[in-house]
Amino acid sequence: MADLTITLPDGTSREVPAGTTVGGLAASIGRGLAKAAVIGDVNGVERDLDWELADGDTVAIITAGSERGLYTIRHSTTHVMAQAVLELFPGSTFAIGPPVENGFYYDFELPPGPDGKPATFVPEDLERIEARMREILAEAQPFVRDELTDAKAREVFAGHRYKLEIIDGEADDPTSATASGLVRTYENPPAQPWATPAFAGYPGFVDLCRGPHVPDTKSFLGHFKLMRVAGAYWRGDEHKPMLQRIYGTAWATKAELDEHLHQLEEAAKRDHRKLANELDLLSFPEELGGGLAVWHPKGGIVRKLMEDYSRSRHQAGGYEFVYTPNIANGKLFEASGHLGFYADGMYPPMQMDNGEYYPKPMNCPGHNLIFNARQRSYRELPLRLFELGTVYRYEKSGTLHGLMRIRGFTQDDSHIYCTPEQAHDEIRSLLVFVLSVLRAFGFEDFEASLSTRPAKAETVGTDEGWAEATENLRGALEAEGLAYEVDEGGGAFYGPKIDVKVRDAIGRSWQLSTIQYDFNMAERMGLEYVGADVGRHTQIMMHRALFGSIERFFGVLLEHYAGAFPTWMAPVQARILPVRDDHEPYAAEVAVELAALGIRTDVVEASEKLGNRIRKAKGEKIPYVLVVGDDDVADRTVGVNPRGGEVERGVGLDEFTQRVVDEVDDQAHV
RNA sequence: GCCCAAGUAGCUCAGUCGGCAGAGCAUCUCACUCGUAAUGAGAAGGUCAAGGGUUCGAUUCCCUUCUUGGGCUCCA
Repeated sequence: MADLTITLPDGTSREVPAGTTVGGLAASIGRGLAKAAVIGDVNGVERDLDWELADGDTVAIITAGSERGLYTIRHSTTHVMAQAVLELFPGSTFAIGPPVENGFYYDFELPPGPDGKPATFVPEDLERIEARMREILAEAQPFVRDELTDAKAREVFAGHRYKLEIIDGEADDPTSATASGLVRTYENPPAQPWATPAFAGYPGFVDLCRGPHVPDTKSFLGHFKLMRVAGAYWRGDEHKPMLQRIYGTAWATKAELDEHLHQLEEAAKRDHRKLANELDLLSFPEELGGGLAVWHPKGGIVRKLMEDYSRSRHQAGGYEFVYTPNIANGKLFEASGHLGFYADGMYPPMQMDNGEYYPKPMNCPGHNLIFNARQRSYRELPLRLFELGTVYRYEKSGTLHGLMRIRGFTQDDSHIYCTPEQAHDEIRSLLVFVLSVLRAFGFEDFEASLSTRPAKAETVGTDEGWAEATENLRGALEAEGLAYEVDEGGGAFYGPKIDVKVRDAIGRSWQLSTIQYDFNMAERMGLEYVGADVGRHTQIMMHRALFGSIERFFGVLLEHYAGAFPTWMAPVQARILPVRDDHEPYAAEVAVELAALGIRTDVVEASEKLGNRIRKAKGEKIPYVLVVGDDDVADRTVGVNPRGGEVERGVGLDEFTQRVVDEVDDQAHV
């Protein structure tokens, strides 16, 4: 038989005998590669290792260590999970089960329980399922690929309504193939036929699936853990049935699995809700109602510092400070359009003499009233109105999440009104401003998204307006050299936008700042200015928030710093500990001196052992612990125990205060 | 809003197969006066989330509500 000529990723060719598979090719290249090979990329399509190559194919071997290899491992693991569930829960069925970041899931529907509704998993079921999965792995069941006609597939999956929908092409499953009258399946033949067969003509598990998969359940699988059970709507549609989703995590090696589980623990340790409680920053009292927080003194001082910094930057940046009330007549929100679009997300109205009053869900209508308070001239533009504006939104109860999703919050909100000619420069300087402020809070790693026009019929504004706005936003991103992705059609109906995301200390990404065009509001609320030509013109209006919400930004900072705020933001910057109680007068003197320089200080008297007082101060993540004893009283010094540093004895008091003052100046004015 | 789970002292958590509620830390008092990550003793602290039901008796079992957590949907 003629040899095949195969092209490898490095451009070289290789001659292999006819009938060579992807796996065989890997073996011919090297034993190490053969061992690590999970699947192959053949002419741009992922294939199983037993896929037979054809002359002229271009082939890349995909190994367990690669992203695509890992996704294959996760994808195969979720098949094993589905097999375990369908076997352990006779009468259950399943929907889709793709690999996802860090793992996989599969959606199931269990047979009806006593109440006639589909039963649900209990957490203990996960242990049973996982145990059965390990047995399946030990059986080394092959993944057997097959192509069935639609008609045959309908017979096999007759008892599985969601699979039938997929066969009918009514649903899109990225992991299923429904091309041209044939569907691909993968079977895992079990060691023992199932007591209750779930698929006509099969002793065990088979699934609709495009593949590819690992060769068998013993290869590459095993470094997984089932994480949780959750509800999820079929096809993500809240009007469709709710299925039971099981999430798992899976990795190529045990070390990677352990590392992932360790990272989850680390993230849990810096959970802002936990830290806010431990550090006495704020709380969510039940009496207050869901999604509402009260700020304690220590959280309050941090928030005030954030606000002060924001205000000073905005003042320097040419913003004008305005204030608008927290409730407004519903007519205003009818004019702005919010009642029409977002009434469900607004708190219900209060009946008053002359109408219904709503807590404001947005600051823009109020700012527009200020713009409209008198006739505006082009000479006033750009006009930048800024407010730390508290808004109330009736978030659905299930969506509340600490400070990250809350019902009452304060936006660092600004609305910028400018002429079309000014927009280009305005956006560029705005983006520079945004990044500069975020850097001051310790973020270095940014990425952005540019959201463009949704389906035209659903939007307002002109083609030219959208095109020019989008180009202005894109130009600013490129001028700043900021990495961005384009979210095609992801804009709001009223305009395109830039969102800025930051990466935190443990690599998580948070969407914070936003810059949005608004083609809607100017028209709805009749905003216009008088130009140099004495004509009336519609100006560009932009919304922009930097922190987004102060509450959420605070939560992100808290997790970013794991509660150890930099010195300039720390609620207590220096704690003074007298060694004995006869050192307390000197400790008080030091405290007065520090306070005079604006250093936030407290003293803990010597009623406990020094070691314990230090331990507590460290637990509170205070930047500087100052110990003062006999030597210090005599020499007017302090013993400095800095957070994360070495203890220094006999530091001159003036030297220490200067150090802290300099540090704060540096950090707060990046 | 939907699915699942949870709610016991200020915090972290035991516990009661239905019979007077427990620890550690924190708080307060007393003693100790101590140089860099836990000194000792004592006291006080609870409508066991709230309401209803079953029961001789409910923190425990059942129902409803509230709050929280994990997801789904949503996020101007």
